[in-house]
Amino acid sequence: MASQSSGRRVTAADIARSLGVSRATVGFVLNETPGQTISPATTARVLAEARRLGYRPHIAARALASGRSHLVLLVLPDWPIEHSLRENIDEATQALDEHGYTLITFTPHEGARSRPLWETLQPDVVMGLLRFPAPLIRSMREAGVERIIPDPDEASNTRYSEGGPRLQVEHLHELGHRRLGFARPGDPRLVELADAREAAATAAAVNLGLEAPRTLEPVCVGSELDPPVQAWVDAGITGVVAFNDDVAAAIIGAAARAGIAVPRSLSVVGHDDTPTALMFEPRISSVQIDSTGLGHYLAALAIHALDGTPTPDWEQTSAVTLISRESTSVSPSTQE
Amino acid sequence: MASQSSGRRVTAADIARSLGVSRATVGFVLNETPGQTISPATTARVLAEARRLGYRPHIAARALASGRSHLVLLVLPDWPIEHSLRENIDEATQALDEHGYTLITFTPHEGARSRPLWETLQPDVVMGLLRFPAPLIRSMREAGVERIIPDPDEASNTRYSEGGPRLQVEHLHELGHRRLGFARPGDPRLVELADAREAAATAAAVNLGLEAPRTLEPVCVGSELDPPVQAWVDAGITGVVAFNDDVAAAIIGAAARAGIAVPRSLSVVGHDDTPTALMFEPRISSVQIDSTGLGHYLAALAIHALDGTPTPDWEQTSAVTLISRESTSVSPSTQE
DNA sequence: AATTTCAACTAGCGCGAGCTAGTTACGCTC
DNA sequence: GAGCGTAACTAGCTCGCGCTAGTTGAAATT
Repeated sequence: MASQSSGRRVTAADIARSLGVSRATVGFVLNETPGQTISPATTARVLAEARRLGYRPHIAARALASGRSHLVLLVLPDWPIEHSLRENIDEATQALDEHGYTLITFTPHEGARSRPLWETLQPDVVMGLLRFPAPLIRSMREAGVERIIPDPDEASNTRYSEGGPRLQVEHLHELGHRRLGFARPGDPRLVELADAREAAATAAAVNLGLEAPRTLEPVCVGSELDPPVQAWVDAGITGVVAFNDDVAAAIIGAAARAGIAVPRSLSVVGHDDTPTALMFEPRISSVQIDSTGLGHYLAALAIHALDGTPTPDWEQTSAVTLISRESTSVSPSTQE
Repeated sequence: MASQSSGRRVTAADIARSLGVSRATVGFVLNETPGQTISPATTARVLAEARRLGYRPHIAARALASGRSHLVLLVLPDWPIEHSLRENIDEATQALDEHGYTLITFTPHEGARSRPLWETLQPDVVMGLLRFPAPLIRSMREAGVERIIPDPDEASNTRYSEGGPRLQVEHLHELGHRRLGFARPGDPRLVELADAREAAATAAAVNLGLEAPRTLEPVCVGSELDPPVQAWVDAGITGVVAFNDDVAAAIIGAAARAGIAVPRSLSVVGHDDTPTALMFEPRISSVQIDSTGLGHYLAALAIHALDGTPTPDWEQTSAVTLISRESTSVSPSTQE
């Protein structure tokens, strides 16, 4: 337990010296190196001495010698998913920690001119939630990153964004809504994800025999989107699939100003189940993502890439749920 | 530009060999080692060859040789400040990058049982926004972290949380409000920060000759806080200093349900100027934090600790601003 | 001309851990 | 009691880089 408060750091050599054994022996014990037979007695002595001296392996030295940094870099898009994402990053962190890897998150912002973290950190794996654009992949490869998830050379299997929109559409459909709108966020950073979600929503609608949802031009938070919402209602749209809870809130606000009652005249479903959804008047129906599952899935993906463990299946490990609140109700046309 | 796509990595020795100079020379050029005189011609050749071969220094080796990891670990509390914080982390990241350091953020969650990142990462500095509790400091020290910010051995100078609440109180005071309430968040993770903000608000109120704001018992998002708000109004409170925009939104929602007009009968000021503030009906007056300034401040603190540069002054480098919107207006008592 | 100075380089150690290629010494067989 | 196998260990190289302690040769000084 004790550790020299201000002296040099304790190395494996210190343990060896203090015990009168060789450095190699210490290394074998501490790493449980396979193929090496160390007597239980020696093993115990080494471990005890390591603890006594407060030994901590020097990660830089380990990385240099072993050639692996034991770092996993999770590249986060700057989505405001925050709330659910945070939790599953935790899960993933822990799962990876148990395998001796450290998960570090990183959000490459457009504005920032600093070097991407994979260049400085030289992680063993770089993971992302969506496929990486080609220039980024090139940058990673040049920086010596050999494992990239999702694998740029394989057909995409990232379907994180499909389940939610489908649930949103199905929810509105069950309530009798037949003409839907899709409300996009104004934030340019979200374009990619919005595209994915809109495509999923459209697919789900068409699948149910509905016409494809009309798209509301990007919503600028705080801007005047009252007229467009009015136009939607005039066009017979009764249900709105919102990109996320914030967009849903914006639509509801606009509706309120335009004198459109929510949910009586217009139902709105959010996505991500953020705290906003609960705090709004009316409370927003939303899609909750199983963060724990996603976290484990992420970790499993990384470990797979590192150890060759079989790739886990996303559908099995995670799920999305629709939480019905007061912002959605039976379609007015059904009410007659 | 070219880099061997699958071979071994390019080392400084490769450059030296390819150029017929010594490894030391290459090192001196690449590090611009002070006290070494390398001819411009050689310097140029080395740099050109480094670029041509696609040389990237091996950070683990560098860390091992130099004894410094060149990592700065920013420990984030799990506040939902997100919005403003994210931006200034960016600023800090960049500022540190320019000094050759990499900023990594980390949120030690209560539930997570994985090792704290300073043990695995062995950063040169660990920074936090508030003072660290003693056990954490011990853990850092044991892990070999020598620089901790804020310095545990010095009197606290972390006043990140003072300016905002003061502005909130002053704003309400200027509008004629004389009896204020302070609305706290329900989230237990925020207790510490809420304490700090409430203390600052109280101090500001007393300083203006007001009585100390009454505290609203922790607000559970989505819970029924209508009665307490009603009680406040009955007690003559006309202005509410909310811990943050979310709490402000909750208060406004409760007021709406209780039939209390905002801002006519009750003014509410938020904090942090999150997107929520803009999206709410009415739009919430809030305190905006100069994130760029805070970011630079954080970076400056770290660089100070590393290089001995003079400690920057927080007041000078950053600022808070009150943004007045529709959730606050002149006190009803003044209107008579 | 002898000495000093200094720009411009180089040889090579050390950082701490991983790990290969040994070296003992002991037990067991024939 | 020689031969063999193997448990239990060790010497020492390696990883890539930082950097000290030189070496060299030419210009400047006395």
